[in-house]
Amino acid sequence: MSSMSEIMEPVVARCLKEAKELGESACYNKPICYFRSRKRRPSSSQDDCSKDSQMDECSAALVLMSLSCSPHSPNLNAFSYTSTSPGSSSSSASYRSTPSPPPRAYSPQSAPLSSSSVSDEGIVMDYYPDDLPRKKKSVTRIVFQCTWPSCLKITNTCESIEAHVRNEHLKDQICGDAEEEFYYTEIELGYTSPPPTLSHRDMARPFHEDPDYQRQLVGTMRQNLLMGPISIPQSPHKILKLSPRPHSPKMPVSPRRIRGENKKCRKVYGMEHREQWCTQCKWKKACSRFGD
DNA sequence: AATGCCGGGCA
DNA sequence: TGCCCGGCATT
Ligand SMILES: [Zn+2]
Repeated sequence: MSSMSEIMEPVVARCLKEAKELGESACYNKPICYFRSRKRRPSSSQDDCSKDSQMDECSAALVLMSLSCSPHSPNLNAFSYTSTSPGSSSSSASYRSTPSPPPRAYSPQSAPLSSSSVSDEGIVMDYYPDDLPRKKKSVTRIVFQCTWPSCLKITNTCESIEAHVRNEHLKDQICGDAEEEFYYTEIELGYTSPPPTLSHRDMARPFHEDPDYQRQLVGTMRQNLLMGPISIPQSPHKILKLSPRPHSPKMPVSPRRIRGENKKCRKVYGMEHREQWCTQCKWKKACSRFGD
């Protein structure tokens, strides 16, 4: 009987801690009791998605416009505007006056619509009121594609693509400015789930194999199921990124691991479902489940 | 403010 | 070795 308290104590302690971290007093017993989620879970996976698609609408409109103008434009990614970070960090934007010109990928002419006119704090352009919160049948899916010369990476969230650009391309670049925004572009697919037609260039990847796609799936699943062993519909082989690793043999000692480009357990499952985190995450170590 | 995780402590 | 957390870097 006394052992009981011994067991409970740490649990309670953790709950209190969690409550602190959560900034509110939820979960006062075991984490599993989780009906009071109510307003928790502000953002994750699906939310991200909606968030993204929210600010995508303007760009989507642009894409549509440009598309309708030239019915047979091979590459949709003719523009790339800078989207401020989603959510609240509004004023930040302060994008550097002149980002070092994109790695001469595409001709600077077809490049972004002169940033001077719009982008600034722009993005305030009104879009067509055609997708009112009522019918979501033709929900256009937006993906983010890397515009680095020979990289065709596509992800579902802008955070992902930014991380990708940052880690893969801007890795050993001196500029500490957040220029990731200039190396990717949003493209809009006209369908809901399957990745329909893009010129095959764009579809360099089966999409289902896109780690981010999967990740999103996982996130969504947990949102829906909210429980159970997440069975990731993973493709047979693991997706390794064989990076050329143009790094001279000079790794100091602990460059503090570049932030992976995907959400880890904590964010995916949320504080409320800590039990589902991988052990490493529970221990505040490097995630082993969504490792990069 | 939230996340991710290293370094270090404790049993 | 498993577990936990302070604190810092990064987002
Ligand atoms: Zn993890």
